[in-house]
Amino acid sequence: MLSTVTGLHLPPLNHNTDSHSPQTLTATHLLNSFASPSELKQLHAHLIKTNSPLTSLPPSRIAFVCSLNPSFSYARKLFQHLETPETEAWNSCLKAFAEGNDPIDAILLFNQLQSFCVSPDSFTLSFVLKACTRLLDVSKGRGIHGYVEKLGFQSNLFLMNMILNLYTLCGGERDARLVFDKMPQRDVVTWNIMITQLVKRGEIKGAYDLFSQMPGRSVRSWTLMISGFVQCGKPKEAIGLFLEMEEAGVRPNEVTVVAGLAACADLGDLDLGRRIHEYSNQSGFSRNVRVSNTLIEMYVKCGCLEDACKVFDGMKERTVVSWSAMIAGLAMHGQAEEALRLFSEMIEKGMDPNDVTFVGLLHACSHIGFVDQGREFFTSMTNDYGIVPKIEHYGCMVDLLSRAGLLQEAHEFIINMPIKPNSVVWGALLGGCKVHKNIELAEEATKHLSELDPLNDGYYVVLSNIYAEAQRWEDTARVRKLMRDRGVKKTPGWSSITLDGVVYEFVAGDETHPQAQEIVQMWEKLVEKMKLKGYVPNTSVVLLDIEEDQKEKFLYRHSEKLALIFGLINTEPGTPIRIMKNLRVCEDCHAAFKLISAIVDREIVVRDRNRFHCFKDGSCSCKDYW
DNA sequence: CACCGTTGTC
Repeated sequence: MLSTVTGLHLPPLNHNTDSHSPQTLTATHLLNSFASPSELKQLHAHLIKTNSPLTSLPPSRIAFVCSLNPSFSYARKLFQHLETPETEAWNSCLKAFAEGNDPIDAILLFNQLQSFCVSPDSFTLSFVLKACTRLLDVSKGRGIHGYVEKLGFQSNLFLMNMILNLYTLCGGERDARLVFDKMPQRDVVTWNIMITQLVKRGEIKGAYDLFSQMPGRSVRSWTLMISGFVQCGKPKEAIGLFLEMEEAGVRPNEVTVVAGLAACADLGDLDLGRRIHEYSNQSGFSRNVRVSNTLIEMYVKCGCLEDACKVFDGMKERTVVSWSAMIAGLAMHGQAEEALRLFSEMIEKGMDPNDVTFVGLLHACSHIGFVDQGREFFTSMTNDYGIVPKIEHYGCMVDLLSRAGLLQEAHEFIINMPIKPNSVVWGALLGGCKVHKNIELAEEATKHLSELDPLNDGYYVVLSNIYAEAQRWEDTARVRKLMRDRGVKKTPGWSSITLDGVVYEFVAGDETHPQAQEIVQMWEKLVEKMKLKGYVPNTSVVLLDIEEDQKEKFLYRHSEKLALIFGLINTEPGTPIRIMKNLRVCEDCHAAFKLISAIVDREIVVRDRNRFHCFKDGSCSCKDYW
């Protein structure tokens, strides 16, 4: 191939040859084939004779042919016949290369220009810098940087911003800082580049400091900061900023909307999510695939599976992300069959699944106990789709096996993993040990967890609860002491419910609430009816070594129960209730909610830290497998 | 003729 000789690759020719005059056709044919020096001479003559049809040809094509010619100066002669100045003609070639599939060509062409003393202007340099950035070639970039300064362009904001951006992407932090500090002027783009860098490094505080002190903010600045907060797990701050941006009269664009919706999804803020949806419809953003994908995610995580389906069904164009999001959403809501059906439909439509699609599918299987089906997906994903399982897939498999009670198999699966198991993997085994009461394997899992994730309180809590359930109080105490010694604190459980846009949070045993009295009275009335329907308080979940009647009192003050009763008191009969909990829902509350849903004839949707439980007519969407 | 921002899992 020619390209191997010259290092230049042929960019696609977007020219409709059919619609051209015979003369131009000749030229195009010539350009399409290998052009020897003599052919180029013919072309040259042709161009002169017909008076510049060259302008109608893509300059990158010309540059390509010219670069094949050992006498490069010939290209210059060609360009001298164009009406546009020579540098400008080269710039359009460089631009085409820099934005094409092989940005390296822009650099190679630029090198040739230099040796032939074609004088570069600021645009020339911008295209070369663009190529360096796309190639992440910081050493070439440094050379261009020097050149930019030599030519006296150091106060050209476009160029300096591009150099700064290149350094933030692949240079040292120091290089970027040096350029930033030395810049004679800065504009909003300069600041945005610096903020982007800090966000990527996870230095959200530093990013926000810059955001606060920058002179003028564009929509992009706001968007950057909002998505920065989302990325580092601070959806409250993201939403706060989103509202502040609206106050400031800045109109969100598609990207802002995506970031805002992601925050709503994480926080379960359905009200704002719906408002952003409405705004997206009005602004025509809903046609954007990414916006729709994030809308699906938002509705799924806010417990509105039907709304998510509506968005999905209404999409004109879907990507693998759309399908994966919907499959994962169905999985999260315990609709495994529907998730598998959607997968088949996806395959029928010729859409290729990716690794994330399979995480969703395995998730669906583990949440309903489709062990064999899950195993099949796990092998099929590699055999049929060539996807190498990642740690997430192993995590799902261990979860699938452990939940189903196949603890030995799960353990062997971990031991035989080709990659190092992480804390999620061992944590899944530990979770299964809790459900199926296997102390020995729980201890084995804990051994690994205290090395892999020693500061995560969840694992200590599960182990100590396993001991407590087995009445091994000394071991329980030992684990609690270990936690104290290591300075690990148990995350307090809370549940929240949103009414008229106000979030009400409850913690277990909360009696300071203004409606505490009413809540207790309502609960007592309910519990009587529940007991008639066979409710027996499951005091075994109260893992304290105390008297039975005391245990009942603790049980009745669980945060999710308080939130539910508060919701029942303060909403119209028949309206669905949505509750969020930061930890997993407790077993007794689960049993209670099923009965309550029938007694008060309400749909109760609970978002747990893992999944959704939708209680209706006395049963739960999880079919009690969780 | 140019620079900066976005989605899906555990």
